[in-house]
Amino acid sequence: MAVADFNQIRRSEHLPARIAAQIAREITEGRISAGEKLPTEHLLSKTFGVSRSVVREAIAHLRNEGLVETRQGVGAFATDIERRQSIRIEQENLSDKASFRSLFQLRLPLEIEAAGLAAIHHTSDDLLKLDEALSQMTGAAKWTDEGILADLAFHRQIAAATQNEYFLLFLGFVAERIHLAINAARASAVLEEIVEVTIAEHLAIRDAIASRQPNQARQAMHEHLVGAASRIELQLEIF
Amino acid sequence: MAVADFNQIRRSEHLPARIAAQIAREITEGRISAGEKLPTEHLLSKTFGVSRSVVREAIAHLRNEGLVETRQGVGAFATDIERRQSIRIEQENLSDKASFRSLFQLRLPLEIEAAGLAAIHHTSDDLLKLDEALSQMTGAAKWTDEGILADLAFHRQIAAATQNEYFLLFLGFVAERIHLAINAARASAVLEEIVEVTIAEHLAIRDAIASRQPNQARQAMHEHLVGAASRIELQLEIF
DNA sequence: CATATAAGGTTATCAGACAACCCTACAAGA
DNA sequence: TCTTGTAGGGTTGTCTGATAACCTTATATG
Repeated sequence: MAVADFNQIRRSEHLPARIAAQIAREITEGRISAGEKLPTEHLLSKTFGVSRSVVREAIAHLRNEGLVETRQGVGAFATDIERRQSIRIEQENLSDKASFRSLFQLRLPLEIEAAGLAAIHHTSDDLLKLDEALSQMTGAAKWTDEGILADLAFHRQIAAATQNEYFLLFLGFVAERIHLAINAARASAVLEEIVEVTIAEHLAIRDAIASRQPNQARQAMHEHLVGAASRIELQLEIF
Repeated sequence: MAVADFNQIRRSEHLPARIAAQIAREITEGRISAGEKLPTEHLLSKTFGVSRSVVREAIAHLRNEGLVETRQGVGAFATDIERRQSIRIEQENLSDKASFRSLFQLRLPLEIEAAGLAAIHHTSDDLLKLDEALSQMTGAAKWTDEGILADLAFHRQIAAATQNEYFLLFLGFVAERIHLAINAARASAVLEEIVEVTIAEHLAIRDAIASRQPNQARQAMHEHLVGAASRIELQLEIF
């Protein structure tokens, strides 16, 4: 018998995570329904054959995820579906090109819609900050870190100008992700020309928003993103 | 001395959460920078004046949030910003009408884009499941729970048909949220007419997707969502 | 020079205890 | 009867101390 069973070997990292996953399955697959009480920590530790510490850590995990609630002296309860609090977007393999492209494709309609909404709802303060970011972009002669940060700030400010918290939250996350990836990819091809084009596109967006013309803002944002995608050789589906 | 100091009393719920918040602040405000090693659990427990269990639970919390990574036998390290894994959408006050409206406004461009992408990328299997959901909607004579679930499944399947994991993930969350809220609101006005209109709209979307006409699918989805919004008396900005 | 081996530090897990808290039931007094 | 006090048992929260698993570094060992 030459070859050992390698699968069996791994101590299967992080015991609490496995326990948590198991309990989570019990809940999401309905064997423990909403509002129902989980077994006590003592019992769980006995049935899983681990110590109470591990069970506690697992339950703490589930509590963070919003799947259970605990009340001292009472017990742990599966949360009602209506009260689940969070969504997670794991980001592990964005280096993977297909996944990156998927995220960019998701960003497209969001940014466009945000530009339109920003044109409607922006305040004078929003516009001020928008211009600030723009001037920092033009100020950074070359495409330094500062320029990229300003670019990011510009898009973030548009999201803020929608006065819609969800746009800000989600676009903030997506945009940062994408910018970081672009940043790495672009380091090789730092061309003055690209910078000028990018700035011009941003300016067009800014003007459309400032003059409160939503459709024009959407159009400008659309062109900008399509241009940005092509600049990093990304093939998107465009409508 | 008649009045006691009530503020002092509260044992200030969940010790680990407070510790976690404190450490998180150390990281996000840069006093512990990316990649740097945190103090050992033993040291932390001594400096905070709590037991190691509490510190461990706090660190576990941070690990779940993606702020730190731990390596057995080595220590805990603050994560590089680029590798933060998750975004959270807290959902507490969606009963609040403005907030609900904001979420619906975010959903609009996503669903429309998803319909377009689904028209391009859907597989025969996707179409099958789409039809299945549709038949369940028409089957449910009145607007029962079953009908609502089928409605939800229909939209979910469109998101899946984009072959874009992010659309599925995000639309799944948003749509479920919104459906639940609508469900509650609509209970009073269960009209046959509404059901028929809704089904007709869904059918239009389905046909456009099936015939692989993205723009038509987008148009149909657009009309459906506008209709749905008006049916629950929601004022959206439409372009 | 390459490989073992040992030592020390750190996290992971365990075990058992006590504290804080909740719920229920029952007793005592009005 | 109603309210209030009290006791008891059960559960989570926290503490303490110990052991196992693991990593890093230094020190032999051939």
